[in-house]
Amino acid sequence: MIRMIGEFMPNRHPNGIPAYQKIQATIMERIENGQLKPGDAVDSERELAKIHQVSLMTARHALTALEREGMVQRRRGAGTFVAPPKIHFNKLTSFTEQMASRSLSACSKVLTFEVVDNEHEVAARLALAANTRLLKLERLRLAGDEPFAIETCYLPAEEFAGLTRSSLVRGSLFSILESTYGIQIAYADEEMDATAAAPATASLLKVARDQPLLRIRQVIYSTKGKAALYVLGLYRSDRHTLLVRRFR
Amino acid sequence: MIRMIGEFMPNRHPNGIPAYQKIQATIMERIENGQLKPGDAVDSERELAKIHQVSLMTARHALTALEREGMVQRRRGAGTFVAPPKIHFNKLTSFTEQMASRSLSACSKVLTFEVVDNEHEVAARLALAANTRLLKLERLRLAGDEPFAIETCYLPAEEFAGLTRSSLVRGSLFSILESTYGIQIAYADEEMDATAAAPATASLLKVARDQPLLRIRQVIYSTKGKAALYVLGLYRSDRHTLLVRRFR
DNA sequence: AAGTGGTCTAGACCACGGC
DNA sequence: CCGTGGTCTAGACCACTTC
Repeated sequence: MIRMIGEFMPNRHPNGIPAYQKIQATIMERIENGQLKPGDAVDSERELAKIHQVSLMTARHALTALEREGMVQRRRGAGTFVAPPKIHFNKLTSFTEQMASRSLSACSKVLTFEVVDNEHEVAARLALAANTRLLKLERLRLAGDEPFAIETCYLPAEEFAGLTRSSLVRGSLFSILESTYGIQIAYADEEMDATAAAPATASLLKVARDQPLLRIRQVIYSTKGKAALYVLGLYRSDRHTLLVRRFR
Repeated sequence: MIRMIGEFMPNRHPNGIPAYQKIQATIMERIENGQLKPGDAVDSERELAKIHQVSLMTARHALTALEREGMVQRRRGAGTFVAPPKIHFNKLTSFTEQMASRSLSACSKVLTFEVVDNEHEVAARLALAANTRLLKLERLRLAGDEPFAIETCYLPAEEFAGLTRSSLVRGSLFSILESTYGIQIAYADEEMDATAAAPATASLLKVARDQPLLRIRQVIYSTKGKAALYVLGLYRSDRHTLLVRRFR
């Protein structure tokens, strides 16, 4: 074929945003500002190709990528339609974020803030040497003055030197990790079961002794694939249910 | 362009398996039988195109699809490599399958097998009219003679007429749904919390009264997006923890 | 420099859905 | 029937990694 690129093609964007991403963006925008509602038909491949002056394959790429992201559904012979709003199942959110999404005021009381070196099991879960010094951070979580959960976090003490007790009362631990320490959280492996409230726990959570609590043990990983922290959570079962979607 | 298709192209398979899926299959095969191990390089796009006599875009389609399925990882400039074996987190498995994977003998005792029409909440969860007749199936789950869980399933009675009590003692409900009723299960939305064992429950599970149990309520959906059944499970917390991976 | 994946073209035919 | 998405071609250039 004759070389013809770069001489008169107005639609090339080397070093720029790929065309298919621009197309995605225009569709996303119309979904987000309400011009397109769930169930509405999106421009077809052929329409998009004409509008954006790209080939069919490029328009197609935009739509298949949007489908993979769950924004639209494609039906052969029918068209491409805006998908129902994503329910954020299996989304790892911090306590602060969860409360915010329910428009409740989140607040925390720091119960423990100390360095320990004898939590061998936790160290093992974080893939660290058994006697690694760990910052142990125990917090009572409150939603609108009502105790809700006790969360105990363990972080490698050395890595997070400079973390102060006071910064944790209001700020989300996740946001501190991300902003101050440049750690992007990727996912958490969690283990869930039920346990009875020990006397001290019961009193903090203001529930009866031996009341069933949801216990969640999390190993939280950074985007670099490194175990960043371990969290043991005890949740009042009358105030908290965990939603999960599992696939076959 | 001149019409040229169907006259001399040897590689067209109308009504057949698409070429990109055949390419996927050949790669999958080599991964599954051990010829390719995690980290090994897969044939490049250009190699695949030559080998299978397809265009680059088609070979590319095969690889991107495999990447989306998590079978391979692609690195620009470097190549395409076999991904580490998938850990099946968040996988919806039946009790029977779970036991098999731990090489324990699963067995069930049917406690209840009846049609009810006053479970309005359950009907609502299945998106059915409040007084829809539902088959209520309550089973004690045993792992090697040890009680493990109580699971109560609700299915639309009309749709599953012909389901017999005896077929459930050994057979997996999932496999019966898939083989006899042609229902492919897709995913389940689950709600988890902790609850105390009621006297009857405690006695069935052979635990102390008020012992904490993990309670899981599932709405299980078919591949057609229809709510197929509702399951209430009570699990002995000392014998069962649920593993979940959540993403940020 | 050679090879790889990422983007893109300007078309084609097929299978399916709804009118 | 017509429009839609699904598959596919035979190339192209770009950005990146590895040597």
